[in-house]
Amino acid sequence: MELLDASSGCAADFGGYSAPSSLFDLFQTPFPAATVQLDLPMSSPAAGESSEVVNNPTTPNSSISSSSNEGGNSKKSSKDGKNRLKEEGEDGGEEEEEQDEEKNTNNSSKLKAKKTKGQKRQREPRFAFMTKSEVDHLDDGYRWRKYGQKAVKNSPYPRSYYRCTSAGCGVKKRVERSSDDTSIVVTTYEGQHTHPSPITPRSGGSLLSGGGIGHLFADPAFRDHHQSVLPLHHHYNQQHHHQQQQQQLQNAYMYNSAPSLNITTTTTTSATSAASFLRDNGLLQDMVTCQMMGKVVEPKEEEEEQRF
DNA sequence: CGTTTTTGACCTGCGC
DNA sequence: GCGCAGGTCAAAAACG
Repeated sequence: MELLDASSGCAADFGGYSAPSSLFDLFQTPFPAATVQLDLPMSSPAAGESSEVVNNPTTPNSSISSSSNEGGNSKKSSKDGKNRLKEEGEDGGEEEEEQDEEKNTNNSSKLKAKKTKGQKRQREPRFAFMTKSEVDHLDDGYRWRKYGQKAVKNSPYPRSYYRCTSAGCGVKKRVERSSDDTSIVVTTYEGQHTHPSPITPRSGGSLLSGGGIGHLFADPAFRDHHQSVLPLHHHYNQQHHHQQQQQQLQNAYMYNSAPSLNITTTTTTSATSAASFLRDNGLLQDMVTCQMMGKVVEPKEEEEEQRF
């Protein structure tokens, strides 16, 4: 129950924070102590109501099934006794070194956990939001590298961990599907990008590249919908809806994520277009409705009152 | 061949 | 202290 702490992937509270114009900005803007609210550019009609955030819809519980990690095998052999000494000495080692000394007392030195030991690991501000989508990993314009996946306690769905691939940028992202409503994907960002542009170097011309959700949020039309946020457990009979719009969904994915599709369509790079597209196809409110859940603030002090 | 994903092991924090 | 859950590492595999 710990409120909606980080662990549940969302916590939050939007309330008085003037949010940046897009998610991208969000990540680069230090979060104010308490609340967050959407206040997008261009007149912010949203300012007021956006605060009503459905906090923690992702109530974890119910069905279980740890093992979402299917196939695993045939690997370990070579790494058994592994003492992964990673000499990492090179660049970043400083602070770690000191601490390593301590822990290395027993040489195990899996420096991995490094940098923690002595002090409590300082967590970066986190920000979580939910997206109704069948695709787990939303393309937000940045390039991410998956570095882990874990089965989530009370959910049949695994949680994936991503790290921004830009050098020096330590932003992390966690993606998991709500066990309550499997159509909802909870994405949690941690840290701020150190690089200015979210433009994807590689997928250059792709629709996805410049048109992440950040842009969607910047789009007035999108915001319109966003403001009248749909309750998470909302109206539509989704199944029916899905069937009806199978095709459209596919299209939506193009915008939404699914890098693998690599739709290199260069035509629609503007958020507006993307949003329009979705809108026109009646997908915006169902498929791509994002609900800002707020940011997860660091433990201790803030944590609790943060929520409303 | 460089980059990304997969995945089991390991580490840390926390509750009991 | 122990066990659990979350988070991270890194070798190997997969991919482009």
